[in-house]
Amino acid sequence: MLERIHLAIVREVDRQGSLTAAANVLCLSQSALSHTVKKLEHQLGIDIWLREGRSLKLTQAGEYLLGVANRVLPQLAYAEERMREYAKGERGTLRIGMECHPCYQWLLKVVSPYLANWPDVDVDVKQKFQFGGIAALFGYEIDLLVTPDPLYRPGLRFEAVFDYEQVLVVGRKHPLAVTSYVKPEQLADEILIAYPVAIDRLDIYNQFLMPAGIMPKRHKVIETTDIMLQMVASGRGVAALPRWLVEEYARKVEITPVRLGAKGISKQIFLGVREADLDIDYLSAFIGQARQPFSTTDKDTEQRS
Amino acid sequence: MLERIHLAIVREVDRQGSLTAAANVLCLSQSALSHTVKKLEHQLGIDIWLREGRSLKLTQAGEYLLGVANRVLPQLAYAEERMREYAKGERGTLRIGMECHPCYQWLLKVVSPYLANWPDVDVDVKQKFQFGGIAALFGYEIDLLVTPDPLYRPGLRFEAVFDYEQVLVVGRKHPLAVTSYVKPEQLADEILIAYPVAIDRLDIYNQFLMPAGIMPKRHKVIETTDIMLQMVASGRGVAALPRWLVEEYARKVEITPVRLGAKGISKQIFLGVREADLDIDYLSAFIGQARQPFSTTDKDTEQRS
DNA sequence: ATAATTGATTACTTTTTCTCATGGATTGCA
DNA sequence: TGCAATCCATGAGAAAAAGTAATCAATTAT
Repeated sequence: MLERIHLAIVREVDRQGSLTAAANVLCLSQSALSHTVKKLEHQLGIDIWLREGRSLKLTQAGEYLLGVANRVLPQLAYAEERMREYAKGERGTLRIGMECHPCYQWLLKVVSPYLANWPDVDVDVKQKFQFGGIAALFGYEIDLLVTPDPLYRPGLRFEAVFDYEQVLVVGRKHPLAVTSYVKPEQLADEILIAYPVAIDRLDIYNQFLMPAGIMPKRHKVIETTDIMLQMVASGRGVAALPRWLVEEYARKVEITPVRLGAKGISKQIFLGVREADLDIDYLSAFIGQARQPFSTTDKDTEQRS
Repeated sequence: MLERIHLAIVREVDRQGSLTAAANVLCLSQSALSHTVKKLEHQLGIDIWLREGRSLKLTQAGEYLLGVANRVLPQLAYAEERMREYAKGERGTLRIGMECHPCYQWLLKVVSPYLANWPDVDVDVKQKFQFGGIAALFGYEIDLLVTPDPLYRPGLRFEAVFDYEQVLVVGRKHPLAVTSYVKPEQLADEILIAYPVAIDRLDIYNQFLMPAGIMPKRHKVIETTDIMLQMVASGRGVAALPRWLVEEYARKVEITPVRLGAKGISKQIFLGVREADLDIDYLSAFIGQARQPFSTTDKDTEQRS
């Protein structure tokens, strides 16, 4: 039988590079590991490592086991963590995953009052998912998914918690800054600055430019909002961001929001959770808190649509 | 520590409804389960079941553990299944290394029927090796080497799987197109197009031009076969390729093969494997499949020598 | 009532796991 | 090149863990 210790050994030998070093980390003798490994290989009927000289190298089967270890061991570790919390009557860790950049800005505003109300709850924010946020939610990598794209699946529950308008940001001296709204054609000669994500996931493309068959003169990728907006302010290009975010930055940077199309692009942020988790009080409390327009000390922010 | 058996117990007690019944399914005595459960609850510091009369009811922590069990146990079971497949040689990744361009063309023909026969085997093709293909084979970077240059070493086994003739390719209107074979001197005024590899590894040089002390007017390097042959077709140069490959392309492109020298240059493709791997059946199956002239839907291809 | 079933407990046995000591092999360094 | 250090494998025995049998007390079904 494949036991936890076997996975731990595979992972640790890989991390440490040798059986001896792994043994120390695992608080076992080198001999114990050697015996255990031998026995496991015998039971499975296949080698996990190739013995090359005095070092070990994973076989294909070993590589696979390493993958299993890296997936399963964290689940067990988290389960134990959770059990400890149950035992102490404590609250747990709320692991929040995010799939969009504006989500992050929004989250920052929701998290701080939440942390004040739930001092015993830790919040972890993750942003990278190998197989997407939904998979991470199903795989118990995260407990809460913040996303603009809800995907209704059995076992999951999504709820819209925030409406906002996606607008074009231009420098204050930009010709478009004075127009009441912008048409797709008007972007044909612009440099469009965006976050590094697939183009078909950017609203300004799939809801605005693409339907009109227009492409900007150039597409430029920038990681951070601050730099992005400084580029916009200096007239190096335009970008698309949530209106509330733009208005907040507009105090510090020379930028102006402009509506995208006559009707504007309206967006929502959704929270996704596993149905089974809905009775975890600190989790449902987060959703409840997120549902209300966030209380803020920023007057500007209240102008959002 | 939370072990596999603990999760199995939680799941089985839930399924069977009682400790005693679960014990039977798990091939353990009721006493053993009772002990194990007691110990686990003590270690975790929290009850997993509420004892109500003579029956058990999951606590909140227990419910959570049950969820973990239902998620994690199947992963382990699947991993074991996979390991069994690895052990039986039914599954694996066949990492194929290649050292020549014609090898690649040939490989394409062998791989597709193989993949159909071995749906659980992945094929990886690598073409760059820091210390050469043989070293990659020894170093377990690859499992199979496709090469025109066998190198017999202890621990390795090479086998010729394919004979072909290396010919000159010229455009159909080229003066040489009508000759029955070409002499080295006749290439002295030609532009010779070749893949980007060291000149001394090109057969047309080391078996044909160099022995005669002749060099072409110019040596031109091109990456891809398609472009290379279009250049040849348009009269911009000549190239050296396997006859079967030329004949296949001759349907689409205006090119003709011409024998190199009166006797022609005959070549072989070899497969190299580690002797220790010969009993891996999906690997030996590949060699077996490669050994036979590839079955093809291309009639042209059967004309190869 | 009473017979049957369930989980808990104790004492004991068996199995598994771990360590120690040691050896052979490889590698790095003087 | 030769020596020291390091690595993994192995056998024997100690320590720990997990298992069983027998029995008890409590609950449930008839």
